[in-house]
Amino acid sequence: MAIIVNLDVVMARKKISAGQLAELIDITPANLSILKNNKAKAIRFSTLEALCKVLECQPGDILEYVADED
Amino acid sequence: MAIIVNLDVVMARKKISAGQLAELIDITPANLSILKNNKAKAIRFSTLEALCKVLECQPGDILEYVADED
DNA sequence: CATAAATTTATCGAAAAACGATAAATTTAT
DNA sequence: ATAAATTTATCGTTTTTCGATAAATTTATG
Repeated sequence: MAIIVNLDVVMARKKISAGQLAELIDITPANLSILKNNKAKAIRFSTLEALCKVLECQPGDILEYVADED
Repeated sequence: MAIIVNLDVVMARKKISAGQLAELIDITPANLSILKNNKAKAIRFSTLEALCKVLECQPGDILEYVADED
């Protein structure tokens, strides 16, 4: 694991629930959950854009690179 | 347009060419060019990870959200 | 503690897009 | 001018998102 999705942090900052966020960025709660819990293997820029717009943040607030042993 | 790929900036900082970077992250120069020039519509975390590793940077250094009218 | 609400997990199928391979065109160096 | 590097373009394959849906699980709430 190396690219981490930190949506929880940004959501907490904005005080928004997963259900609300899913509705605002127009994806199903199921799919947002996958993204939010690091089960996704890629992300469309359209989705990242919607997240940044709604959460008023930058990609760097959501995505983090964590170096690991190898 | 809203999510911008700022690879040029990071590459300049690291003084690395597109050809070299493509080889290091193991994708074709053609595909790196697409990504680098904002022609891609998504990115795999495996690719973003490789970029961050080689360029010693964070996703936020590469991806930027630019708000526009709408 | 019971029940409702919210979230997560799991399938399935369809649509989208990455990516390799390749070649041609273009741009940039020398 | 010539070579090298980069970009653009196609095509086919593979990967992955994403919707739709339902079940399972977790988290509130009375």
